[in-house]
Amino acid sequence: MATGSLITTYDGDPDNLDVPDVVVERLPLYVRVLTNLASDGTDMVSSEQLGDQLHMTPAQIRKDLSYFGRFGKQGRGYNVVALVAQLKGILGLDRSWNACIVGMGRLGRAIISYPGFAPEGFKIVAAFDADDGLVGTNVDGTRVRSLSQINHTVSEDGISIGIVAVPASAAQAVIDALVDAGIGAILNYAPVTAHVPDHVKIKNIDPVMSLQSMTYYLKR
Amino acid sequence: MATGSLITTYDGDPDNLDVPDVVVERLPLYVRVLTNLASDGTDMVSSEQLGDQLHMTPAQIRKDLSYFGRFGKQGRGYNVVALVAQLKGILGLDRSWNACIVGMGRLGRAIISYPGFAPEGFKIVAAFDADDGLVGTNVDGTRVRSLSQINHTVSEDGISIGIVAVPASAAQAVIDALVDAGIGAILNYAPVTAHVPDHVKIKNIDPVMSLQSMTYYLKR
DNA sequence: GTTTGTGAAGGATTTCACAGCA
DNA sequence: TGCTGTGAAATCCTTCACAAAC
Repeated sequence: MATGSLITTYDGDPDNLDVPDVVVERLPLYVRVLTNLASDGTDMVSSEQLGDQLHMTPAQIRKDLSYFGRFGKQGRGYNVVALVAQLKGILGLDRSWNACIVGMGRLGRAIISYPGFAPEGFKIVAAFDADDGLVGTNVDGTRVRSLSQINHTVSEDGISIGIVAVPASAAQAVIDALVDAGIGAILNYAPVTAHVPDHVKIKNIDPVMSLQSMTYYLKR
Repeated sequence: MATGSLITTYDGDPDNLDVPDVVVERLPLYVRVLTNLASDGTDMVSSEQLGDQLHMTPAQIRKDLSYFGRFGKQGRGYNVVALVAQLKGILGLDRSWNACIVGMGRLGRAIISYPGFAPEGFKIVAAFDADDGLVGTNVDGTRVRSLSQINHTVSEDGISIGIVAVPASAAQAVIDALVDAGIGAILNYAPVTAHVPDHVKIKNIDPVMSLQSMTYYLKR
């Protein structure tokens, strides 16, 4: 925790540590299962028990956690409540994040109405669309703004995450606008491989591609 | 192609080949970009051009393709139309697939109404919900059935893919029912790590987890 | 000249296996 | 005894580099 100490626990700055991306991507999984265990009243958990639930080897779980500190007790395992708090801190989930969404078509409306983001600390505080007929209308309590307002709104409202739900043909331009506005992370629902600078994180959600790789194994 | 020949091209049976999963997961990406190139009228493409568009090294693309055959011509690259046809065949995308969806809440309705599946050959031919108030109603032209009908409907309608859009608490039971019914692939939108037998493929879509790993890099 | 296909090298990730501690 | 944390080993994946083909 304390900056300047010998490295034993994580100091909060990703740049100081070189943690593989694959490890970071598994942390939310640990947060989820630990949160469930905590609400069940489970006090301590071993890496083996976690592995059973997550279909992972205990060794991988221990190794992953060891990138950030020593959270367990030999012979006993991990304290569920303490570990979930640590992991949330590491991931930056001990605060809330403002997001905006671009594209208020069918998909965008479904996303903005999805009740699963807010309880996890992600607030969609602004919505944009290119269609002047939509601008000014309200969707689920959020006023739809013109794309030209992205720059102003992102800095004004402290928005660090952009959600892209526009057609493929518009996606790169929208993503460029979000990057220009200073966004740091993008959740992209458009079926494109977008170009972003190194300092911007992007994740793609494409159910069609997920299905398309599973059919490989379905064939007979 | 021809069974019994020396191995030069892919014979259609995944079991005969040991292709890393990561490679299979990239094939739909190639299909997508090649399809775009084809509709632009592009005739030939090199691994370097593909790499530029996909942010991958040309070597990785060539290596990936080499698991399945020799599709390129030295000095010229790949024929766009021919390669996309080959890859679609390998992935089983040269036919259409029947899917069902379980859970007709907000999310399930959005998914069943999503117009992106059908053009890619995925037809949602049945919908299920546990709520008796919903059973018998129509959602986007599909009649909602009771969960007890899963077994019968899956075999009757030749359904090989199940889409799960139920609350976390119901997900494992629904997935068990789909597996029992003989489904081979599951697209799971519920925030759980589900247990499935080895012969069933499952992919999870969880936008919250995607956001939760990106915040790691956002902090300052 | 250009670009593929591919063994070999290099790098990244996972698993092993055990010392050390409760 | 039970379980963590971690170097070392093993495995998996990517990149290199070049002969062969056009």
